[in-house]
Amino acid sequence: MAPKWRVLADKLAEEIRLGEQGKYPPGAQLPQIRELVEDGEGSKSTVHQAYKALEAEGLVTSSRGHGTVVRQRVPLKRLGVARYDKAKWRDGDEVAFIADRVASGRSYRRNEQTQTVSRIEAPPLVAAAHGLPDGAEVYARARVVKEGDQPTHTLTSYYRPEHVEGTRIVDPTPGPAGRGGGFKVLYDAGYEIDHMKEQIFARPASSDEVKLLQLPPGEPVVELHRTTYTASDTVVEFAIGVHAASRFAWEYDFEVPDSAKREKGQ
Amino acid sequence: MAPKWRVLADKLAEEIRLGEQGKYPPGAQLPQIRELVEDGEGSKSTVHQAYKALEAEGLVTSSRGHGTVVRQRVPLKRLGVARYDKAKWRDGDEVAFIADRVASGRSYRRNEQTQTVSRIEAPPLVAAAHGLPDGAEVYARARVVKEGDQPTHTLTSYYRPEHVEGTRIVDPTPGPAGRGGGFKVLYDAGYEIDHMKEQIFARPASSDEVKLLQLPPGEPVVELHRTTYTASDTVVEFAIGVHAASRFAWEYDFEVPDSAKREKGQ
DNA sequence: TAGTGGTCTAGACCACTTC
DNA sequence: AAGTGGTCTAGACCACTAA
Repeated sequence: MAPKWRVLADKLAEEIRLGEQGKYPPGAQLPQIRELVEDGEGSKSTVHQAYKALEAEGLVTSSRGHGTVVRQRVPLKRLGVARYDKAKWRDGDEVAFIADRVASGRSYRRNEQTQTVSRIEAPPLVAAAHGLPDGAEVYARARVVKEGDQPTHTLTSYYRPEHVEGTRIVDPTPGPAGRGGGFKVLYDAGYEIDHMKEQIFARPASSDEVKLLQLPPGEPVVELHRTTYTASDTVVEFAIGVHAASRFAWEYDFEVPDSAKREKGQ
Repeated sequence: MAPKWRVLADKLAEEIRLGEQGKYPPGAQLPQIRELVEDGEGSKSTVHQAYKALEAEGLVTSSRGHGTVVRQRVPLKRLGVARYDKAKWRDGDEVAFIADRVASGRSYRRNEQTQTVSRIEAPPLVAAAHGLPDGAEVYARARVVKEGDQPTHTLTSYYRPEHVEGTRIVDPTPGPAGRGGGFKVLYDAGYEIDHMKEQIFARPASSDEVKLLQLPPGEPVVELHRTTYTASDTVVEFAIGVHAASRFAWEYDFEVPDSAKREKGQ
């Protein structure tokens, strides 16, 4: 026998998932807690627990004074490898992430990215990615990227000092590292990026991340580890991104490998 | 002022995150709820709420009779595109996912995959991927993949009837579609797969998925949409996977695109 | 049988929003 | 001031595990 709050939550969830045809389309208000208490669905705590479950499943958001409302399904922003197109940042002056936003028809505003740069001892993961010994120092360039007032993700890039010392990439001025962004700076310094590895996984958000990214309770995050190489396989950037899961999808095209044929790498 | 349960949860979370050096290394038991009640951390419900928060953040698991225990961090299984290597399923008789498991040193057992095949009206997403009109019929081949007793993910493949009618891929016998798996069957039928598109995003698990995949409360899922093409860009398979987030990471290597040079596609 | 977490109640009170 | 969800308490009772 499922608990009472589960039964109630499932009943409401089913109606919510019907969408526009259902009793609770996106934007609709769920009954107030005290209402369902009077309907005999249980005590206030029990109904509250059901509402918390729906919130954790990403179906509703609750707020004091407003009530409990069915969440709108916003389309996921698709991130393809085209966002790294050299033509954008090498020949023009666009930063990769901004070019991406322009392409998707959203308005561009300045200061949607805050940045702090510091020289630190490399965390183990970072040292490993760069092939550095434990305790080596790196530059960390941490950004919080916002869309309007809403933070969407953090992105922290780690560089080896000998690659970036003296460039404007380590100038702690806010903003997207000047014209062209970080890849342009590396390019001008003689390190042209050539290929990348991206690793992706999801996990629950920590309470710090819930605060920083203003996540709805229960929303997971996607962590992205990006390693960027020159043509000679030198790692010039290792970056860690933490993304609000409900806002992004990643897209990759590739050929089916065939190790019997030794024509191409992969 | 943060609520009392948040303060308590953060205090415990901090000690858990210290890992082996902390008060609660992986596998350790947290104090019992009634103990913390006596220590003045609040009423039973309050302490319970803090424990639920830690569970939702993926730090602990609670069970009746056992207590509340710090979760072990299992290494993520890395999924690279090499798992689709033609040599494995075309020349040998391995199924992609099994070859992958052998490579990572885990034992292979039969019947780790249950399968149901049915002919259904294509859901909108599936119809779109195959370029079919609304209401067209497709074969759906749904599997639940387990590792030992633990389900790890579901994978549902959708095929166009004219591609698979009469093949053993639509034979509703349990097991991985016979020697070589689904791609081998398509290959034998004259549809050699050539390239793929994968789309990935994360979301909270539904209550059905929590049951089916035996997920710890609060654990998100990663949804994978895979479209498989022949060399002539015919879609021969569209598949949707739902994965327990804590078990997998995806890995992609690619070249930085350059739309100024028109040498290669991507 | 004893010990664990989980559910549920009834009610007081708090925090935030709207009027 | 009125109305919303959120927190907290005290206590009863349930469900599962282990000895």
